[in-house]
Parts: sequence; C-alpha cells; structure tokens
Amino acid sequence: MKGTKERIIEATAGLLMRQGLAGTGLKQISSQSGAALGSLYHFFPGGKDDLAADALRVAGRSYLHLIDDYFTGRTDLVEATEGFFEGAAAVLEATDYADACPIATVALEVASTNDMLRQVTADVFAEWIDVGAQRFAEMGVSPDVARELVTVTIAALEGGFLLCRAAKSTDAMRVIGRNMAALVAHRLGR
Amino acid sequence: MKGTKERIIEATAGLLMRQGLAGTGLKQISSQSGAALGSLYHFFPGGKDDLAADALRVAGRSYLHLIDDYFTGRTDLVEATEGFFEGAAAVLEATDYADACPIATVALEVASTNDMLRQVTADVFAEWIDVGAQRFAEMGVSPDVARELVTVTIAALEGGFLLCRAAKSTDAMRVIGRNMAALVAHRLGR
DNA sequence: GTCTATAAACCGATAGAC
DNA sequence: GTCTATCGGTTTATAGAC
Repeated sequence: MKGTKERIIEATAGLLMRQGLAGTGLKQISSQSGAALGSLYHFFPGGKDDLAADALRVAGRSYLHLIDDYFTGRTDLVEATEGFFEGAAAVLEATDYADACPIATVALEVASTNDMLRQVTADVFAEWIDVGAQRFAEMGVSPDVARELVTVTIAALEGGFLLCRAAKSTDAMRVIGRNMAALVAHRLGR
Repeated sequence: MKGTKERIIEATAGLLMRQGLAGTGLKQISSQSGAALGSLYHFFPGGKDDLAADALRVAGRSYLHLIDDYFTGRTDLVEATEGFFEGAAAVLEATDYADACPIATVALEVASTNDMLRQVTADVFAEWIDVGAQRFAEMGVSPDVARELVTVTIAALEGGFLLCRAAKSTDAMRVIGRNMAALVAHRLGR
C-alpha cells in the first residue's frame, strides 16, 4: 500500500512536468492524489514551495536512474547515444508529448523568481551530469571529454524535448540523436 | 513616441521570458507597461491568450533577426557557431541570467495545456530553423545538412539556456559552443 | 493523520464613466 | 483610447473538528 505522502509527491511531479509550477494549483494536486488539502500541509508545512522542491528532487532522482540504467553495461557509446534519443522520441509519442523532462518547465519558471527552487533544479541537473560523466568515464572516455559530451547530450535532449513538444513531432529529436551520435563518434576519434 | 500597444507587447514579452505565462498577471503587465488594465483589453479583446500570442510572435521575430544578423555575411561557419554560443553566454551574464529565450518557458508551459499558444510557439521555432537553414545553405552547405545542423544548434542553445539559468553559470554554454562548433566542422568535412 | 470550512489575497475579465 | 470600480472565481494558506 502506497502512503499518502508518496501519492502527493507523485501527483505533484506529474503535474509540474505537464503544466509547470504556477499553472498547477494545490487543489488540483489534492484531487489528483486523492489526499485532502489539509494533508498536503501536514506533510509539507512549508506549503507549495516545500512540496514542489520534494517532488522535483524525487522526479530528478527517478529520471537519473532511467538515464543511468540505459547507459550502464553498454559497449558502444555511439550506438547507445542514438538509441537514447530514439527512446526519448518514443516516450513523447506514446504520451502525446506530455511526458518529457520533469524539471525543465519549472526550472525556467523559477530561474529568475525563486532562488530556493532554482537551486533545487540546478542540483538535479548537476547530479545528472556527474553520474552520466562517471558512466562515460567507466567506458574508457577521459574524464574531461566524458563530462563535455554528457553536458552537450543533456542540453541537446532538453532542446529536443522543447522543439518536439511545441511541434508535436519527433522529427527534431531523431535529427538531434543522429548528430549527437556523430559528435560522440568524432570526439572518440572514430 | 512609442504607442501604448507597443509598450504593452514589450512589457509582456519581457515578463513571459522571465516568469512564464501562468506566473505573469495582467495587473503586472498593466503596471509595468504604464497602460491601464482596460487598455489591455482594448488592444487585445481576446484577453490574456490573445496578448500572449502577439507578444510571442513579436519577440520571436526580434530574436530571429538577432540570429539572422549574426550569421549573415559570415565566411567561417565553424567560427561563427562558437561565437554564437559565446554571445549567448555573454548576454546571460550581463542580465544576471534573466534574458535567455523569449519563447521556451511559455512553450513548455502550454505544450500540453493550450493548443493555440502551443501552435504559436511551434511556428516561431519553425521559422527560426527555416531562416537559419537558408543562411547555412547560402554559405554552401547542402540544404539537408544545413537544416540538420541548425536544428541541433538551436536545440543545444535552448538546452544551454536551461542549464545555465538553473546553475547561474555560463560554463555549460561554453562547453556546448565548442562541441557544436566541432560538430559543424566534422559534418562540413573538416 | 484526515477532512471541511473559511480567510485573505489575487486572478482574468467586464462595465461604464470620461 | 484611457481609466477605475467591481464581479465572480480561484489561489495559497490556516483553523479546528474528528
């Protein structure tokens, strides 16, 4: 049996991904999670910001494991890179362009308006890059190059999510995937 | 003397870029532009969505000219690409990470919630890619490769804005710029 | 821990004087 | 075209019964 707090966090993470922070009301989180409004404040005394911070951290950690699992145990980094973007395109199509990055929308909203939440989004991105660079390095890529390639890959993925959600088409993501794979191959000396 | 309608659009575009759509109130647009609330509805009878659509189109066109002017008359595309990202990094630093993409925040907010505004953001991105590809093609790049490179460049730029605004650092943008320049060089056979 | 009622402020939108 | 007053609804947040 899933606890009330977990259901609140899960519902919040989904709504933040699809509608952003300002576009998501606590009433909506309450009804979607099946938890009373009072329960939200019971588990998150700091109110909306407190809840959003937790939801972003949990969603960021989930997405990290998704990335991590995908690249773990790979032998061909070039092939893995192209497949990674193909997977992102497939998820976009399967969810009618709703499920993309769980952090990006809120990150852009709060970057200039809420320093506490901005720091949370920065921490999530930093952890993604750290762990991704670690995986690349384990596969024989020099630490510096690994970190650069992961940074560019994540940036391109985020830009791809943006272009594809706006256009309701995955064409851009596939183009981006092929070119990022080419970049990885080039920088690995192939 | 600048007209009221122009001041409203300008104020709206700036607020949408920094705070997003749901985070920006009409009252705030009214006070920031110096126009009465009634004037907003006089010029934009369709209300907030009507005004937002116009502000996005105008801001998108301005940014298009910025990109267009930067790449026009260039001889070295590789050098231009790296300089383009350096310029983006400089603007972020000069504005304390407030001025980045005028479309991205709203695009992510409305992608799953407001189809009319989603289409506006899609049109802006499409025009950026069309014009950028045209410029690249004029410099001797084959139309297909030109379109691919511009798509990846814009995606990487958007991802760079996201990572840099969250981290309040331009490190990622410079890494991305160097690697995108390397990709352009590689795909141009250099 | 869960729930409802409600406060206080704010939202988008409208009416109507000037 | 400009401005103010205001409507109806929603927001975040709190109080307090159970």
